[in-house]
Amino acid sequence: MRISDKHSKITQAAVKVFARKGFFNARISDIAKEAKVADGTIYLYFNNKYDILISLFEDEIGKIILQVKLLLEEESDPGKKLYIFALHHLKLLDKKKDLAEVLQMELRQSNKFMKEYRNTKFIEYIDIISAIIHQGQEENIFDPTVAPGIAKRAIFGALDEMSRLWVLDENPPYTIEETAQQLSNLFLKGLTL
Amino acid sequence: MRISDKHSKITQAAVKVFARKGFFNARISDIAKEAKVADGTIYLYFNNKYDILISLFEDEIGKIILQVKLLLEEESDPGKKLYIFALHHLKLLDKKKDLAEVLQMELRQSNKFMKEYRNTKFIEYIDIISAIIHQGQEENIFDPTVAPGIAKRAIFGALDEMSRLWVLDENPPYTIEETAQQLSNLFLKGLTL
DNA sequence: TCAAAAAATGAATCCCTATTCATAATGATG
DNA sequence: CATCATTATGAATAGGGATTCATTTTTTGA
Repeated sequence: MRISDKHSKITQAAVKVFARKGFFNARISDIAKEAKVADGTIYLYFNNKYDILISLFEDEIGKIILQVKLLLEEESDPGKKLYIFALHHLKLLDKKKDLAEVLQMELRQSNKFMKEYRNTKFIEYIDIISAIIHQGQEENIFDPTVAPGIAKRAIFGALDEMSRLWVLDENPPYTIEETAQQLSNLFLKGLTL
Repeated sequence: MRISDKHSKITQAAVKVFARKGFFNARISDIAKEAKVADGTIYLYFNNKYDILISLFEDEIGKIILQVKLLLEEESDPGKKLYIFALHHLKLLDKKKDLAEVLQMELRQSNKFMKEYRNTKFIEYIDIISAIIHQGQEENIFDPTVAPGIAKRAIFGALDEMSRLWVLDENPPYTIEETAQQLSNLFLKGLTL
């Protein structure tokens, strides 16, 4: 087994366990068992428990960024880009519920922690939104008085809050498509000149 | 000292300690020291550590709900109500940074936990938003095709994400008023017919 | 003023688990 | 096949901290 295989085997196990029990209640031995390795083996690939969390966060967000940027390249209209972004975000986290739970946790887990560790991957992700807004403003489609730095957070916050529905509720009252449609309409009307 | 005084003394201490260290890293002895009581005393008022968290959450959200409902009574225009809600939310959490950190944490801390404990106070809070939207739709001011159940979460998510700025950043790039203005404009345009 | 009840104390208990490390297994090389 | 290097193992360590409870302090009311 290649080294990277074991690394990702542990990461995937950690996603499941963190989602099931939360970061603090997850035991290293739980992750080890889930990954079918010995407890000690984990420390050959990660420095400590926190390191697993950060590492998985960066890896997974990194993958998501690549995917969505690729998707957005196909489209030029900023309004449609916004819809694509929203739909992709919701779809992805619906498909990967475990990951969704962990990302939501990680983002808030400990603000102390977030302060120190400059979360560049996360910033890169939400900056995709502000780039779209900026583009729309350049092209005189979007209202130039809207602050992209506020709107990007508003949009991300809205998506994130909605995706909690799918994480927490067995039978969410809305479909993914309906939600993406509603949200992007709402923000599009809000952004348009 | 009346019983309720000691209860709230412990609650207030817990807010500070949870904000400083996070729930899991906070020790009961830290809270006891902050509240100037013995460790054991805490167990005369709360069943366990979790109970402190839930209890403080309900108490504080309860107070906020009362405040904001009172404020909203003065105003009849749903658009202005939305602005008042946003401004109040941001102002309050800016003034009480510790509380803001704890509420943000609590909301996500453990999704498992959130699933079991039906968080009625939180639901009551965001339902203030959907009531405003509903009113606007009844009065033919807001677009009837907007789903209040989605919009309420979008608006709350946006506010919550923005308030993280003040919690995490020493020098936030926007003022409270500017942010409330931008957010309510954004959503107002999105909601209006 | 003085029991009796209520409230508070904090040291001791008891459990939990992240991390380490001596040992074992596996793989590579000539 | 023999040797060295790499990788994996999991029992033992080591420390932390939530909760309990026997004891002390404070309050109540007769």
